[in-house]
Amino acid sequence: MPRGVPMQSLWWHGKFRGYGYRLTMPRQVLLDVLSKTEKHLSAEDIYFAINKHYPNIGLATVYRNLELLVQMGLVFKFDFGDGRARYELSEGPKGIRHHHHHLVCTECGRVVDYTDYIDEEIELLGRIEKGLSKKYDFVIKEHFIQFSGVCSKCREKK
Amino acid sequence: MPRGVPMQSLWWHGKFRGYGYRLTMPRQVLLDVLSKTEKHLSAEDIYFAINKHYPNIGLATVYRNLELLVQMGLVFKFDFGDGRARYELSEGPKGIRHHHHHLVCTECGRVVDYTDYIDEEIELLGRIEKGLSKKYDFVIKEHFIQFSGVCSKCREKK
DNA sequence: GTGTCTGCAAAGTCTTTGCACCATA
DNA sequence: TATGGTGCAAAGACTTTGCAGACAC
Repeated sequence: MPRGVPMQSLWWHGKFRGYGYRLTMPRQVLLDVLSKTEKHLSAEDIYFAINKHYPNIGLATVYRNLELLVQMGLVFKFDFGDGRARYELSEGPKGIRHHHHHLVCTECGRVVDYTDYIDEEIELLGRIEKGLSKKYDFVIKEHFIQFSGVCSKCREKK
Repeated sequence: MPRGVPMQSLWWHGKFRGYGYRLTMPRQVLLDVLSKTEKHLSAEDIYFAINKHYPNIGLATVYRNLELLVQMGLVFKFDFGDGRARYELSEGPKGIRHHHHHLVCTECGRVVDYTDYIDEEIELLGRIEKGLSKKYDFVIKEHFIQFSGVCSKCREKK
């Protein structure tokens, strides 16, 4: 990330400018961390990842910018039921992310990203969205679908 | 709730005994509060409702028992994105609850319980559940589906 | 009677906020 | 150079925990 101007930065830069925000170093680093993982990181996870190379970037800055990115629609925020929020990049320069939903183990917290029924889900969700939008006069911005249960490893333990 | 032994109590009592738990006064009162509302109460809401008539029942007891009820499957716990958990009765003596999902306004926090597409949703969710369950070797216990956006009143304000 | 449950208070966690200084555009 | 952004520390909000006493079965 540090040296030169990475390709992606230009794209991000444009996004930020469009919102009237600035693309600062902490923001670049944060996006870089999110871009390079498939995991569902908490604010603290991200802070630690950043802290290795940029020890002066604080946790508060991470929280502030995650909030900003969520509002900009660049990042999704999830609740997997363990009391801390998890974050995931929603889109990138080249649509690098695949749309997926989550299956969470309530015992160990393991999260499976599945794409198995995505098309059917999206089709139904889209239809529902239209219907609800009209009936309840909402501008719907997001949907959320998730399954939870107990994974095989956790069942074995019992 | 207080006088005599309400009908429902017998049902709850059986449920608790089945799990090896006791049906104590705080638990009866808590269930009573949840039974008599259509709202999505936070732990504190419930505590205040209880506190009016039973000022000696503490907030910690409310939290402990909500957790217990969630584990027993009698209560659902939701996250509407405002930093506090909301609770809703999942089943009652006579199936008094209708299955529904939520549409949340991210500005004012208003929650609409909708049942409009429930049958389709349940059908698809059921199918997905079977598929995921098999593929990822999970015992799936719950699904979660929710929409969020901005309601008409909040849009007017802008 | 006995093992579970409660009340109170204290502690824990995650997240947000205040403010002086800094840096992007 | 003029805002918006950052760093640090402190505060805030919600939830959990410890422990002695109380209570359901």
